[in-house]
Amino acid sequence: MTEKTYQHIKELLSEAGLKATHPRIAVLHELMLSDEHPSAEQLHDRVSRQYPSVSLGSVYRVLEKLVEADLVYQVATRGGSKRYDANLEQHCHIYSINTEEIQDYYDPELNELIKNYFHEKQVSNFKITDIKLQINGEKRDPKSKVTIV
Amino acid sequence: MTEKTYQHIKELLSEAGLKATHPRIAVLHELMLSDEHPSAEQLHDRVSRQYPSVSLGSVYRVLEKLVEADLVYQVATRGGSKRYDANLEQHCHIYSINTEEIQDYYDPELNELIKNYFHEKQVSNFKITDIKLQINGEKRDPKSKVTIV
DNA sequence: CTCCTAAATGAGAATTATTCCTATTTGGCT
DNA sequence: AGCCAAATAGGAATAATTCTCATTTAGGAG
Repeated sequence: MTEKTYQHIKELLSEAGLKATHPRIAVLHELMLSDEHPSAEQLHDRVSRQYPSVSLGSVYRVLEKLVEADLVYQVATRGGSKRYDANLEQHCHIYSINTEEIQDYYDPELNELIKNYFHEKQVSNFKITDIKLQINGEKRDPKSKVTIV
Repeated sequence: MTEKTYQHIKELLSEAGLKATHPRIAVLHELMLSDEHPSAEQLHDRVSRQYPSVSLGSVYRVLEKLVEADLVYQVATRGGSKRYDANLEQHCHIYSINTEEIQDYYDPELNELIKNYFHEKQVSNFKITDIKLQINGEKRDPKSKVTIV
């Protein structure tokens, strides 16, 4: 991790009122590097390479805090383990049931469409944090990416 | 359960190529009665009242089979336990993070909008089974329903 | 209607995912 | 440099789900 990245992550944590500890910096960094929405265990594996002393329990606790602080998004899945996403831009998920992969799908036009649609709506007794479109299905060739054009 | 309902559920199972066993009939029936997207354990509690011999393990197995046969939908959640839905009509979910409640939201206009949008799109290497919009947030008064108009 | 067999079940052990506990350590402030 | 509330490591405990295997059952064949 470059000095610049390191400082940036420290700032993100401080701004959120969280102590910039090694486990937190390392977990957030790994999550920012990844686009595959890893689980706590996967993150622990990766973090352990650089910081072998970080425990799995801490990774769980760190993730909980990061989600609470809105620095990290917790992805909705159909079971298995919890999955996380450090990309907070509005985007969709392509959820491949057979491979458990969750691929991002960016579509500004679609975002606009949904945003406008709900702009007209009155939602009572509920504070919307986000609206997420999930495209569910099965990946045909597990080795290749899914593309939408 | 009326005789008619019973026969109907038996037919659904047969048509899907599944033996119409008591655990299966009971679980599917309970799920059809419910609109709160229960977990396996909740379903087991309910089924147990009528059929005390049905084991929790069987409820898990039955649900797996029903999902496989597309008689039941498995809802995406942010952890906790797996949740199920016997309503296969296209609809959205309002997911209340604080109460773990998942409320249905029917909106034919929105369904059309999304359907049309993706009709134009080319999706490669993927077989879409469904596209689900999830409205995430926090319920203000946990005792009342959320409404969207 | 009874028999047969593959499939499904019940009961409980085993596994996986996550949270909790407590003594120790550490980041951020003075 | 020293303090202290907050965070951590390590491991125990709990929750959710799957697995194992002996027994039962649904539904087709005779």
